[in-house]
Amino acid sequence: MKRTHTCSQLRDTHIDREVVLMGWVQHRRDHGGVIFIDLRDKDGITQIVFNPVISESVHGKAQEIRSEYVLGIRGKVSARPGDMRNPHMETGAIEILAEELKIFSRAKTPAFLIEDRVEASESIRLQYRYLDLRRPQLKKNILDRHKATMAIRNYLDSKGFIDIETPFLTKSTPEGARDYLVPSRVNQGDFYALPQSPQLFKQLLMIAGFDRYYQIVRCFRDEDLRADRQPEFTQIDMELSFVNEHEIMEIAEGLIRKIFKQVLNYELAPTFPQITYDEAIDRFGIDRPDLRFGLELCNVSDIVKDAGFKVFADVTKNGGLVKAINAKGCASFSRKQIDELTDFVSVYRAKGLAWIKIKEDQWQSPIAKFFTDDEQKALSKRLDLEPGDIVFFVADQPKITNEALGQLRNELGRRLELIRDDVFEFTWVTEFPLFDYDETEKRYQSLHHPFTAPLESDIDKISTAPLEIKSRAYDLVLNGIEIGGGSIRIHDSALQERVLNCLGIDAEEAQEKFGFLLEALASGAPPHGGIAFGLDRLMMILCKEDSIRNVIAFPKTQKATCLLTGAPSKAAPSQLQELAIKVSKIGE
RNA sequence: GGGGGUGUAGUUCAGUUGGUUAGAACGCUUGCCUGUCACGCAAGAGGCCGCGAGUUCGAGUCUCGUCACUCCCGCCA
Repeated sequence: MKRTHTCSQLRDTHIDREVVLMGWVQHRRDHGGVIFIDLRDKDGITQIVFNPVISESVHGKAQEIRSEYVLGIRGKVSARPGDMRNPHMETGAIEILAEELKIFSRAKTPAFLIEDRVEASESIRLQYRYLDLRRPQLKKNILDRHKATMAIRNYLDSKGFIDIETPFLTKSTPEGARDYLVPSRVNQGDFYALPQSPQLFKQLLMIAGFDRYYQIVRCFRDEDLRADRQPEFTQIDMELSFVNEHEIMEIAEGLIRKIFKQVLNYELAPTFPQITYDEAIDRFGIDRPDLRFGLELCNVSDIVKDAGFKVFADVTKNGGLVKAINAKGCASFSRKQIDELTDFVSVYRAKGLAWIKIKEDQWQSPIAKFFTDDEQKALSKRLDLEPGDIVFFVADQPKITNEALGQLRNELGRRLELIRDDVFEFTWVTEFPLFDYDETEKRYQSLHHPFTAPLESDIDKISTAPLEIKSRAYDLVLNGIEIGGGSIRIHDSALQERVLNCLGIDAEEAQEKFGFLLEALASGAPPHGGIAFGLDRLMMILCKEDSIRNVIAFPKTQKATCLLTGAPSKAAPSQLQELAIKVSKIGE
């Protein structure tokens, strides 16, 4: 018995053809005389008919068939009688009259029905992932992911990129995320780290002269999980020599456009907009703005700095920021809704959420009385206040004000149903700061990573005003989610040493941790830069999923365990002994 | 590390003020049925109410602890 077709191929043009189909039993409908089976494979479903008139013995054998049995069917394609056609099925015009039945495999009753409309709990789905993957939605996501990776490989190959593998067993580097460590048996007491990204290797490949590199590569970060974060995830990683940021962005846009075309048959705009980091923070409070809706933030610090409302005045005088969002037409928000929004911003450490409802003849608000007529007029003008509006204020340190209001903006967008999931709004965010300052550790930190080049005009600020340096980094944001980011790198070992020095890494430590990079940079390094996209996040948006787990075949739980295999698990004593590792519980 | 949500039949859920015999739907089993396609009809099986303490005459229900899954903050590009 050799398969001749898949379960999605047969049409009324195949009538009278003898075919062999193989697949899983989706449904069995036993009418006593005649038995129908929906046979399912990766591509579709075809109805099989067992009729004792065709074969008494095959019909008899078909009575023992149950859901998810794996069958091979030989039979003749037959037109369904006129009103028995099923317009909801691709193959609904025909059916197979079974002449031979082979039961390859019996199946236990599955833990949940293999259908999209039955939503089993996530832990059951993860435990029986191989069943879950049979369901149409998840199956489609995985197939779409394949379409995307094919598009990526074809596109990058056509642009002259070379796919080069880089090591998984590599060296731990400071900065960035916590590493996953792998013990070395041959070098007892030493550990490899799994890569957080192939960052240094791809730079070394540029120095080696492979001027266009790419890899669809797994990366590992031992940090806490989220709906859009897994401990191992996949990057579309690229690096190019002899290019500037504009050329990289152009190629990246072409790549994204190709993916959308191949997976969704969707034409994206020929170019994506760009805004600077400063503008993104100013207008949206966040460095990954969702451009699908308005509700922009508005700085009112200058208007309220002398207001009778002490909170606003004090914050402004102490270097803080007072910003507002005008939620047009939402003056009907109830006390309860406002309380919920206040709780919402408190998560982002905002101490409060001030509000003013604009009525026809007056402002309704606990704080309205603190503003003079001039201040009211100025606010009205700045915020375009009209009767029926409600305006929300956050006053705090700039970081908190921006983040709390930026998140409030997203929340209002969701609540007011301003966000469509069939719209794709991209934006590049450029000119990130090179460093920020870690208050607890009292030192500068790279915002991107330590190999990011500063804007040439800012280089001299390294010794005078590091926080004012802008970098040649760029993120690509889609619908408020960062889907990729990259930068032009430092290709000068002296400048690299200055940057490391600024991060508090002295020459000796730099030599120990990044000596090989500095040495390479001093050995003929071309100007180079690159970008990496989060394939999982990109697929999450393409597939309209809320969780990254739904675009990964075998994802991990929030505690980074695999419910299917039971990983991680205890190592055998003999394994630990070989590695010279002794396990003890903290506190013992 | 912190905050929120969930946990009852194979699955998804309901379960009132703490009250005696814990329900529904789907699935499953058996029987009937020759045109269904989420087939239909009839009968039936199926429960450590996550786990452990406690309060109480009595706990699915209240209290404390604990575990798992999940969302978020911190953390992480």
